[in-house]
Amino acid sequence: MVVDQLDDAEVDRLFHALADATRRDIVVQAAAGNLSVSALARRYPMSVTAIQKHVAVLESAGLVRKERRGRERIVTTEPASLAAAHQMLDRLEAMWRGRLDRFGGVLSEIPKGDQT
Amino acid sequence: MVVDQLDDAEVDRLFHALADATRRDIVVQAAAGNLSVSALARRYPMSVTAIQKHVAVLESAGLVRKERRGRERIVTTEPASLAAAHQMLDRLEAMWRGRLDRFGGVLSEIPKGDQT
DNA sequence: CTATCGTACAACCGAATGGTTGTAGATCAG
DNA sequence: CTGATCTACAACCATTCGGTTGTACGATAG
Repeated sequence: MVVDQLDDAEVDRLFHALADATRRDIVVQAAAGNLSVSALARRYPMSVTAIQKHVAVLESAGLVRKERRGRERIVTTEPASLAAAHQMLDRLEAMWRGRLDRFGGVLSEIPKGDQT
Repeated sequence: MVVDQLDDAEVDRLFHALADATRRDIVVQAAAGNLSVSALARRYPMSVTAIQKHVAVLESAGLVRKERRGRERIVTTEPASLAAAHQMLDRLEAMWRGRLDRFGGVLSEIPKGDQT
């Protein structure tokens, strides 16, 4: 596993980047990787600069990649990054599950398909 | 599935809550559900009030539950909430994967175990 | 009853967020 | 060359964040 040693700051950036509806949507829109920054901007009710900033946040979180094509910058979603997010959740889950195990007893409360 | 219709604001709150190392740690510490707010606060280099606020954020994201026990408030991690986070990531992933499908061609770039 | 502990809440503060406008440099079209 | 387009970046602004201190109140201990 290459994506393994995620430090706190990295995880912070990752979840922070995902904590915004516009950014989550950009991740989806940029999946096919053929949209420029301004092309993206046209899809949202805000300025190009605002989108530039969102893309920058996504980029520094590793969720997206920007490559130049002529005068435009094509934004492409980074496939591995969502996997990394999953991995983080798994890790979190494993940790509190470990806590539970060590304390025992309360295990009956997480029948694996629980809901509230 | 009970946890299904997560609206944007809810997802925002969820990921935002997870985008802080202290809060993520609280989620783990509170797994066994026998720690009060002040007991939690003793584990971090910050004031009780700061922890209260973190717990409030986690609570409004549904990641944690607070129940009164005498004069203390016991903080307990909500098992279903992490599952909800997973579900959100799955949904995101499904969406951009759908985009890819519709565009076709680039599929070879995500061999399912990819890493930058 | 009194003192202490755990919590709640308001007020404040500096830093970061999420948006804007304005300016300027590259690249492309005619 | 000229003009339009795309991007970058600085500056600004209001709001939110993450922390603090201070005050108040209910619950517990002596």
